Amino acid sequence: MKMKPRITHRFKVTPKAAAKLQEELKCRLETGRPLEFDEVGLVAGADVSYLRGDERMFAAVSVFTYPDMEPVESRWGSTPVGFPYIPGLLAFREAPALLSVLRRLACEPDVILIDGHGVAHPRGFGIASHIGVLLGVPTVGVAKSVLVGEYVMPARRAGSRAPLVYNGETVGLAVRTRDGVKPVFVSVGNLIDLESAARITLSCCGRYRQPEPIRAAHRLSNVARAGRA
DNA sequence: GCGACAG
DNA sequence: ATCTTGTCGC
Repeated sequence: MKMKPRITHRFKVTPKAAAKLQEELKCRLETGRPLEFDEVGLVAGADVSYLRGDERMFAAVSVFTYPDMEPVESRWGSTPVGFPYIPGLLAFREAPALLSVLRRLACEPDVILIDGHGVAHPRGFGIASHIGVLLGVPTVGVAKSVLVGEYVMPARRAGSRAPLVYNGETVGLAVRTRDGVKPVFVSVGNLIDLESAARITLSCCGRYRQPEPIRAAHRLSNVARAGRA
């Protein structure tokens, strides 16, 4: 039984309509749910890469066993770019490609780590939340930079965190995944709580800043692009 | 109007 | 995201 979107909608819409869709879909969000780590056996990572003058984007997903982090499945695919990059509307650009690849997965990840934000978003509905709602699967947003909110630099040691606050609310955490590296910004996507999101992210990190599943997906999307398939 | 702004 | 050489640090 593969993952199928339980909710579908058009992605080729006006920016105005896109923002409205986010406001509507936000009602289906289920945050604050502790992740049952004992039942997590598969963790996936997802990312997208582009080719300058090409109309296509290359999405990739890599799945690892948890907590052993052994690779079990990878998938990638190219999709025509159908929406421009607009801060706050990233999902309308990349989600179509990611969903296309995710549904071709033979296995069903228990949680998906996505390159981008979850609720740490202007309307509380970033790409990680969007994909999490459409698929009904726990998701976590792991971004390399801030979209909204403020934070104080966390301690230098791996594992240190500092709240990312937006409109007086803690919408995410600046997490130091390795000693001395720049922090990544973790936020809830869907069907998970912030503490679990931070824990799963940290426990998936090897010797690099980004959690292993996302790194693998990032590399795979780059390989796919290089092959221009 | 000005600056900020995931990938 | 992508375009790019050298360069600082472990």
